[in-house]
This record gives sequence, C-alpha cells and structure tokens, in this order.
Amino acid sequence: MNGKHITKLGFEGKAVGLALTAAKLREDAGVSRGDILDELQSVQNYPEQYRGGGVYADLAAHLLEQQAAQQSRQSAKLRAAPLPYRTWGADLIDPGAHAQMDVAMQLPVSRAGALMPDAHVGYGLPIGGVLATENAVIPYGVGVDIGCSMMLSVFPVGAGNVSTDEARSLLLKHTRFGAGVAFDKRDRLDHPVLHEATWKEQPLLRHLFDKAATQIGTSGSGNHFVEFGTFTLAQADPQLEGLDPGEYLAVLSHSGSRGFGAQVAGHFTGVAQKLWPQLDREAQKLAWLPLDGEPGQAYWQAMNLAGRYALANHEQIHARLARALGEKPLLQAQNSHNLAWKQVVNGQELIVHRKGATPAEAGRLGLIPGSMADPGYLVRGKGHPEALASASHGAGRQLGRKAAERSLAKKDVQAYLKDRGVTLIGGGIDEAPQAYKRIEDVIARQRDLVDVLGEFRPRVVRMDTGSEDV
DNA sequence: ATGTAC
Repeated sequence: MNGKHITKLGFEGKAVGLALTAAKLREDAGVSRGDILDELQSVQNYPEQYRGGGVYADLAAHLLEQQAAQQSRQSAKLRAAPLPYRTWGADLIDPGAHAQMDVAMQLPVSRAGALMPDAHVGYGLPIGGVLATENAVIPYGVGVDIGCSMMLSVFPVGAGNVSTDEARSLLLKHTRFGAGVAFDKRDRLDHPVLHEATWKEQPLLRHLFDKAATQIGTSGSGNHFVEFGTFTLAQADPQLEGLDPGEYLAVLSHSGSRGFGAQVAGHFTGVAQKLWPQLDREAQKLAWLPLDGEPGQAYWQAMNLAGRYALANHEQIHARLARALGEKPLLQAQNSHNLAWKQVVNGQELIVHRKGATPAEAGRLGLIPGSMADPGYLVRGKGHPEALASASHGAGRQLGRKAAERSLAKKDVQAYLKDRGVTLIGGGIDEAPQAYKRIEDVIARQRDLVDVLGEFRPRVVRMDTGSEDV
C-alpha cells in the first residue's frame, strides 16, 4: 500500500497521509489490500459514519472539515456584479458610500437594497444604506450602535414657557453624556426592559446586564443629543390625535444602546467574520450570520433586546425631563434607525437592515433630525417599495470628523449657533452644523418616501464634549 | 458608536 493507491481514490492534501496511516494499521491487523481500499472508498463517501471512532476517525474528521471549507468558499463567493438598487439624492452622496453599497449588493445573501440621501461612508454597510438579505443577518449591516433611535415629546405649553437658563439647568441635571457614563445608584430609574428573561438566555447577555442597568437613561457621545426646542404643527392631522396647529415646547433626543449594544455588535461581527474566512477582503465587514443557525439566532435575540433597551433609554430621558417640567406630553413619537427587521419584499420574507435609515412604511411616524442648530422633522412614511419602505435618518455628514476638525473653527460654529438662537452645552467641532448636509436638501430628495407633518427647531442642545470644545 | 480592543 502506498500513496499512489490513495491518490487514485481521490484523496487530496493532508487526507492522503491520514488515509495511509489508517491503511497501514489495517494491513498490520491482517486485512487485505482490496478490502482496505473498499473501506477507504467508503470513508470518503460517508465520512460522517466514521467520525465517531476507530482507525478512520481522524481521516473522516479531516474530510468533513475539507467539505465544510469547500462549501464556505462556494457560499462566500461575491456576485460578479452588484444587484441593481435605487439611490435617493445621488447628487448629495460621495462615491465612497456608493462603492460600499455596491459591495453589499454583491453579497450572495443580498436580494434588494436602497441608498438614502443622507448616505455616507461607514463600517461595512454605508450609513444611510438599506439592505435586504435572505436568511442572513449582518451585524455591521445594523451598525455598532444597535437600536440607535430618536424620540420626540411635545408638551401642552408654549415654547416660551421654559427659559433658556431653565432648559439649560434641566438638561445639566437630568441627562448624562459621555462614553462610559452611568447614573449614580441613587439616581437610577427602573424599566421593564431590565426585567426581561432574555438577559438570562445567553452568557453574553448575562455578562452585559450590569453595564446595561447602570447606563440606562444616559446619552453617550458622538452625534447623540438631548434638546429643548419648538415644535411647530402647521396643519392638523388625524393621526396626531387632535393636536391643534401651533407652536409647542418639545424635547427631542438621539441615543442608542450604549456600551451594551456596542459589545453585542463587536462580539457577533467577530463570530460572523470567523464564519466566512474566504470572504473577499472588501466585504469582510459585511460578514453575515445565517438566521437558521445558532449564532444567527443568538444575534437576532441580542439585537432586538438592544433595540428595546435603546428605546427604554429615551423613555427614561423623556420621563425625567417631563417630571421636572411637571408636564405630561401631548404627543410622543419614536423610531429606531439602526436595526434589522423581518419584512416582506416582493412577496418574500427577507431581513431588511436599516443602518442609519428611518423605517417609513405607509402611515408610520418617524423623526428625521438635522444638525445641532437646524430643524428636525416629524414625518410619515409612504411605504415606497423600491426604498424598502425607508427614508434618511438625518441630514448625514458631508465632512468626516477629522475633516471637520481641520477645516472648521470654533468661531464658525459659534456664529452659526448665534444666528439661529441656539444655546449649546458640550458639543465639538466634529459635530459642527457645517459638517452636515443641508437638512432641507436631504428632505427635498425624499418627498416620495415621507410626508413632513411637523418641524422641530432646537433652542437648547446638550451633547457630549467633543475632542475640541465649541 | 464605545472607554482604551479576543
């Protein structure tokens, strides 16, 4: 018995040596060469039957690994060309974001997609990207800040009822900003999301529970904010339950799932990237988890928990401010804009990822903020099928953080704020209004995706202190 | 986005 006999049977690479070793053991046991070759053929055809033990166990295990690697190579192969997708506001979108969307549309699991007018470059899927996949969820198709969302409360008093100084001290007292921040134990509020059994269903969630419990109700950093402003309703709408046209005091917040969501995202994109070692480099950050597999199910559960947790953060922020004001909101609206949903697309249930995109099914309310000093809008979705029922999640950056720090000065930002009568607590040059696209342009490009119902003008804004104060 | 990295 030699290598030639083995390779003739079709064994390759390391399998040849393993087969030879096993064959020698069988020869020593007095088995004839013909019988051994029959056995080897059988191992090759049915490796799973030999995996359990015996002289062929190592060979069988290796063959199964080879098979899996081969399958992985096949199923990780990108399409030769991206599937077609529609772009809203292409004149506002940089080529880098388009290039990222093109790669996403080459994934074998992709079925449909769209690019929103606030789109700009992100990790994996661009911000403002909408991607529908079949039986697959992409952690970086949702984003690092799972469940990042908006919430608006409109109060039954005039905007002038709270002075700038008062709004300022309310924000300083009742909100917390910055990476890693939490509320002191005595200031913490409870929330039903912290009592969900889901936290006990995965070791990772058990591990992250304490962090989540201490950080609930906080706002983090980057583009997250809490602001007092004026909500203007120009025209009554039956969906707004008898809210009369007029100007109201309102609170608008942008917040996410804090350290908890970030760790969930980091963990599962790691799992996904290990699952597809053969995936092209350019698509590595788009690694997916099959939804019918164990890690895919675990991510789906953790992602949805992070989504509920992020909304709970907003609820606490608004509850604290409402209590301090002594007012009950007339109207509240909220929406997640970093999440994946099961959605029927062209008659098929797909996984629709919105990474910096507002759900805009027909009749659904949503919130699209501008910059720290520009208006945000209460909108109603029109359910545009080619946009996969989505809209932009904001104005979108036109300057990256570093570019903003290089090209803008404090006084530019201060003048912009003064012009619009906006008071800012914290904030950084990297969040300068001039670093964002004009929200009016972005809204104008998506008139077929949403109707604008109301306008929110910021007056007193709190953000985290940036790398360089304004 | 997050506190400073499986």
